[in-house]
Amino acid sequence: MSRQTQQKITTHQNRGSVRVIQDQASVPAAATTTLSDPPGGGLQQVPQPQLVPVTPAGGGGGGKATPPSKMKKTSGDKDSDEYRQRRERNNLAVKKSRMRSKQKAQDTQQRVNELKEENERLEAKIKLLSKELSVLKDLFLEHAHNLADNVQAPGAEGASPAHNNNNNINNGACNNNNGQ
Amino acid sequence: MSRQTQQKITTHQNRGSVRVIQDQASVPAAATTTLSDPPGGGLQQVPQPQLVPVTPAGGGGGGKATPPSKMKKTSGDKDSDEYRQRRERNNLAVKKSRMRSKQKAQDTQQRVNELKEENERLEAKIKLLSKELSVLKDLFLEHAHNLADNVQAPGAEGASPAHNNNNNINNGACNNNNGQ
DNA sequence: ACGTATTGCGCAATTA
DNA sequence: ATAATTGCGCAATACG
Repeated sequence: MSRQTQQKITTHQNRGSVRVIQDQASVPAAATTTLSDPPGGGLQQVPQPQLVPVTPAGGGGGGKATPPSKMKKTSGDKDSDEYRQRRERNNLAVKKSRMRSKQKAQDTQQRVNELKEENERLEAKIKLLSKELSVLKDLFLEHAHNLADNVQAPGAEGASPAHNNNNNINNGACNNNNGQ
Repeated sequence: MSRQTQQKITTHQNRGSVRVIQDQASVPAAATTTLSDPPGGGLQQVPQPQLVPVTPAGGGGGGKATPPSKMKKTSGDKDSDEYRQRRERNNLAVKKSRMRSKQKAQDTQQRVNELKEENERLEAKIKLLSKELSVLKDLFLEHAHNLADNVQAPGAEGASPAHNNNNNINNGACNNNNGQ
C-alpha cells in the first residue's frame, strides 16, 4: 500500500490568517533539473511556481490529451477559494481516516484480549475433559481387573466389583458452562 | 498518555522565513528493519550532504549557559541555529515514535492471527476429547447393564453394591460444548 | 477529469 | 533541557 518516500524539506507555509508569500530561496540549482517529482520520492514543496518553468504549452502541444496547465486563478492558488476549500475537505478526510485507523487499532487490541480470554477458557475445558477421560479410563482398567479376578478366582464371590465404588466420575466438574 | 485538550484553533502561523534545508542524512543506516518503502526501483533520493553546521558556540563546551535573558538569540528564534537543531531532533523523534507505533499495531494484528489459530486448535482438541469421552461413557453404560443383568439373573449374591455404581455417568449430557 | 482515502512529513504543544 | 507523544495541516498518492 502506498509506498513512497518523500523527502523532506522544511518548508511550511502558513495558513490561517496571514499568508505570507515568500519567495523561495530557490532550490539549489542542481536539483532543478533532475529533481522534479519523481514518483518515488520527490521533493515536494515548491511553494510557488512563479516563473512557471514547467508547464509546457498549455495547449499548444499538439494533440496531446491532457495538457495540464492551468493553475491560476489569481496569483497564487493558495489564495484561491477553491484551494482553501479543497484543503479543508482533505483535512477533514485526514482526520476521519486517522480516527478510523486509531479505532481499528484499538479494536484489534481488544480482540487480542478477547481471544486470550477465550483461549484460557478453552484450555481449562481441555484440562477438565482430559481429567475426566483419565478417570474413566482408570475405572475401565479397574473393571477389567476385577473381571479378570472374577474369572480367575470365582471363589471370591461377586463382591469385588464394588471395589471402585467411588463412582461419580465427574463430581461436580461437569457443569462447566461457558459464559459468553 | 492521552491528555487531550487540544486547542483546535488553527492559529498556526508561520514566520516568513522559509528555509529549504534538508535534513535527513541521518538515515537509519542499516534500516533494514521494517521501514522503508518497498520501492521497486530503489532509486531513492539523493542524500544530500549538507547541514550540520552545528557547534553552537558554546564557548568552550563545558558548562553551557543558556542565559536567562530573553529568548531571542539572534534574529528570530526561527532562524536560530538552535531552533533548527531542535526541530530536527524532534522530527527524528517523531519519526521514530511513529515507526514504533506502526510496528506495534502490526504486531498486535499478528497476535490476533496467532491466537485465532491456537483457538481453532484448542477447539478441535476439545471436540476430540469430547468424542472420546462420549464413547467411553457409552461403554460404561453398557457394562453397567451387563452387570445388572448378571446380578439379577444369577441369584442375588452380594453383588448389589455395584448397582448404584454406574449411576450418573452423565450420559452424553456433559459434553456441553459452547457454541461460539 | 474529480473526489475521497491514505500516508509520510514537519510543526508545535504536551507529557514524561 | 531532552526525548516521546499527539493533534494538526500540507501535499503526494492511491483508489474509485
